Formats: sequence, structure tokens, C-alpha cells
Amino acid sequence: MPFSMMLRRFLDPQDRYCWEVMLSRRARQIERGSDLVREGDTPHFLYVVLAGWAQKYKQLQDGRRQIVGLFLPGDLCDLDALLVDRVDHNIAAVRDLSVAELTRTDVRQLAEDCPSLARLLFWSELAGAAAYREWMINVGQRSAIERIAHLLCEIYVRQQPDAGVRRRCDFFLTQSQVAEATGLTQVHVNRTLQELRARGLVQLRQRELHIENFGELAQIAQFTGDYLHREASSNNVDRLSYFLQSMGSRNETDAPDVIVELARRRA
Amino acid sequence: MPFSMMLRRFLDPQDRYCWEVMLSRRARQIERGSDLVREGDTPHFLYVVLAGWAQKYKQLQDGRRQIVGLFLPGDLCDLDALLVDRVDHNIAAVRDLSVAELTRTDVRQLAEDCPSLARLLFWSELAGAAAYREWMINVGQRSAIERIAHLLCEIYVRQQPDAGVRRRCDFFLTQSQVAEATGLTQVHVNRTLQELRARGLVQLRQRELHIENFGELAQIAQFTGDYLHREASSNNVDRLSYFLQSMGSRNETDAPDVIVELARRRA
DNA sequence: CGGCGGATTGAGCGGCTTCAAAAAGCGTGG
DNA sequence: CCACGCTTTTTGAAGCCGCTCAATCCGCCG
Repeated sequence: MPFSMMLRRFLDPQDRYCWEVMLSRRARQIERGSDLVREGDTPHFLYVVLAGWAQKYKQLQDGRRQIVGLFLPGDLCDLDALLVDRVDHNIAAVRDLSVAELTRTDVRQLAEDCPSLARLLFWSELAGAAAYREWMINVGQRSAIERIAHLLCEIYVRQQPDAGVRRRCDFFLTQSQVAEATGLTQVHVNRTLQELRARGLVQLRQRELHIENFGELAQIAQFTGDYLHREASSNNVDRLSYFLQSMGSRNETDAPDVIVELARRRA
Repeated sequence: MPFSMMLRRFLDPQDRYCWEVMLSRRARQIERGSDLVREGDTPHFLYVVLAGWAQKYKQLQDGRRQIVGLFLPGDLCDLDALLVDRVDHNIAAVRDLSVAELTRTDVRQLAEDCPSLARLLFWSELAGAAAYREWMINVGQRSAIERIAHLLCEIYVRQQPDAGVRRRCDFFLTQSQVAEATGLTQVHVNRTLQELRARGLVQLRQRELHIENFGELAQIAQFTGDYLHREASSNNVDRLSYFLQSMGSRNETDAPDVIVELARRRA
């Protein structure tokens, strides 16, 4: 579930207000193609996509490039980076992009003032790991047509509000970028897209994706949106809260009574 | 950095004692090849590898399989799973395996009694995301020989204590499993390993990997261990602590003074 | 010794790549 | 509105990397 939807469902109006105020104060425009973050940088910001798309990618010395994640409006990007000294990936604007740049202090501020928001931040981070796994089996195991079908399905579903049935959605990637996301060449992406078009499944032109037959497309891709956690319940958030409450506790010096007692019994 | 090393470096003896007692109480043997976790299961445990190797993998309906992560002794496995309703991956024993199974309650208990341990848990989870990214560019962009060289480098480095110079290490994967981890076929893995052997870089036989020329192997693979975060400083842990303290705070009802004030100034 | 999982080898093929060039789209400015 | 330059898409032809199918070999263990 996109972060923005989590906010609407699980955050009370006051906290949401904090969030939106903070975003509006930190907004910044990025021109298409330019990097927000480069490998080796010291991370300074948590980015929140306001409009346009961003991509996270890695690069080899010879220029080969793999897109490892896409970020659509409302998505959080790079929370985990704030926790390391040097980032190991790049982030770039897929097209003209508007983001909010939140500093560590901003995030801390928000987390202190709106604890339930803090939990959503973490939840969103963890959901990202599931997406990495799915992309990995995509690139590692699926054929060209399956990979591309899968990517199209994901991008389509991520843009559907709740249970939408719109047939079209934005699609800002060039065929070269599709290639970088799927581990194929641009030429082969082109030919494979023609194949999908010839089968009457999709149309893809000038920044717009038309899905003609989602069922068959999803079947080719073996796509299920499970890994997107679109059905996330407040259960999940509560569960996270359950852990975080204890993890964040400040009483470092408490004796670990229960465990020591366990140990004693065992000995 | 493997979790076990983090423990040694950043955890005081008392907390480490808690941890080890808990592990010893929850130990369990798993026979080679059998699954600890299956896709769709409700997650119940955080697994800690005590001896042997475990693999996390995903599978398509037709049986194609991608290994998305390997877990060596001392590694944590599947903390994030505890936060969702249904897991989206499988975990299996690469060989005969000994793990500790910690329940949610166990983890909560540990987190409450040893807050610094809790932070290490989270840190370890976040480091995992970097590994996913590296595996993705591996599978997506590198050639067969590069992929395999990279996997060998990773497994070798992960088994080196601090700045070790041992030439050999355990290697429990079959060639079929190497294939599943790299997105190649078993046959081609075999031929590529012969190539590496012929070039005098490695020897790989019966559960043991000999590295003859690590420098060249790493060069072929464009391997840098950065993504393993072996040099993690206590800085990282402190930074995590900085966030978690506020995120876990219990005072849900505090007014978000600062933010509201910001909003006022802006209006 | 036989059985079995794993490694090795061979031959043929095809999916995807590579290189190169042309066509089409798109923004910009005259 | 058209001309121009740039990016993106499309097409062609040739070739290779890695796949498939299938058989054999090897080492280990009961």
C-alpha cells in the first residue's frame, strides 16, 4: 500500500496535518534525469515524492545500470539511507519531479510529535523489502515478456485508487528505462512491447499506459499484487507499534530481570 | 556486518548474555532441504542461524525458483516477517541446520529488557535491504562469470572474521543452488565454475571453497563488500537509536506543538 | 556392491544482444 | 507555423551467451 494511502486510513487528521505542513515547507523541484542522491554520498534527506516519478538505481563501473525501485507520488524514498554513513545507490528523477526533502531533524521532529506517523514510516520501509524480493525473482527467473508484463502490472496496480477500474494510467518510463528495470536491452524491450501490443493486451505511448486485458497480462506475468501489501490492515501497524514501543524505551539501565531469571532456571 | 559481530562489538556483556540464553532455550534442528517457512504462512518466529546455512527463496507456479538471500551462522532471518500477516517467501535449510526460533513475545521481551539489543535487531534488518539491491544488480546486469564470482566473493568475505586472510571457507551450496541464486542454469554454472578454476582463481569442491586469487576474482565481479556494511560503526547504531527513541514513545496524545507552530508561521 | 545425489560433458538451438541506421515524436525558438 | 535539434522508438541483420535435453561419471553411504 502506498504510504499516502496508509496516511489516509490510519492517521488521525491532526497528525496528517503535521505531515502535510512539513511536506509543503520542504518541497523542491528536480529536473528530469538529474540525480538526487549519488552513490557514496552522505545521506541528508528522506525524500517524499509529491509529483512525478523517481528511480533508485545502482551502476557498475562500465555503465551498466539496474533500476532497483520506482517511487510514485505519495511514496517515501530512502528512509533507511538516513541510518548509514554512505549510501550505496543513486536516486534520480525519472521526469520532472517534485519532492519534499525531510532532514533527520525533520523526521525526528515528526516522529516525536506524531508517534503514530512514526510507525507508518517504519512500516513503509519494511514493505519495501517485499518489493525487492519480487523484483529479484522477476529479473532472475522470468522471460522478457513475463518481466515486462510484470512491471506493467505493478505500475498499473500501484496507481489504482483502492479498487479502481480505470483502464489507463501514467507511465513515465522510456523503453530504455524499462530495460534498466528489467535487465533487458532497450531493443529487446521494444520488440517485446510490440508483441504485447499485437496480442491486444496493452497500449503504451507518450506517457500513458492503456491496459486492454489485465487478466491475461497478469497471467503471463504470474502477477499477484500481494507483495505490494495493498490490503495492509491496521493490525500490521499495531504489531509494529508493539515492537517499537519497547525498542524505543529510554531506560537503558534496567536490569533484564526476566531473562536473567530464565537463565537461572535453566542453569 | 553479520549480526553476531555487531553483538560482540556494540553490546555490553549483560545484554549479550540475555541474548545467548534466549537462543539456547529456543534451539531447534532442521534437516537439510526442508522448509522452515512457506509462502502464505502466518509468521510466528524470528530465526537465528546457529549452525549450517539457510536460504530465503521465492518460487513461481511452474517451479522456477530464485534464492533471494542466504543466512550464515550468526545471521538473523525474517525479522520483518513478524510484522505482516502472511509471508511472501520460503525459507529452507541449505544443509542440516540449527536455528533458534524466537517468538514475537521472545523478541518483545528481549527488546524491553535490552533496548540496545533491540536497536541492533533493527539495524540488521535495514542492512538487509542493501544486500537485496546488490543481488538485484548482480542478477540483472552481470554476466554468468561475473555473477558467480560475485557470489563467491560475498560468501567468502562474510565468513572472514574481521580482517582474516584464510584462503578457504565453508561452501554448502550445490551447483543447482548456485544456479538458483544467480538466475542461471545448473549446467551453465558448472561450465562457468570450470572457467574460474581454469583461470586459477578458485577451487570449489565438497563443501569447501578455496580462494586462490581473491583480487582478480573481485575484479571480475566488480565486488566491493561495501553493501555488507562490515565496517558498521557505533555511529550507525546511535543514529538508529535517535529515531527509535521518539518512534517508540508512548505519549500518543501530546500536542504536536512545534509543527503546528511552523504551520502558523507559514500561514 | 548398488543406489543416489551431485557434477560433468556433448550437441543443438533459440532468446536476447550487439551494432547500426532510419523513422518518428517532442520541445524550442525563429 | 515551420525548421531545427534532440530524444525516443522502430527496424534489420548477424552472432553469441546461456538454455535445453540427455547421457555419463563420480563420490559417498548404507
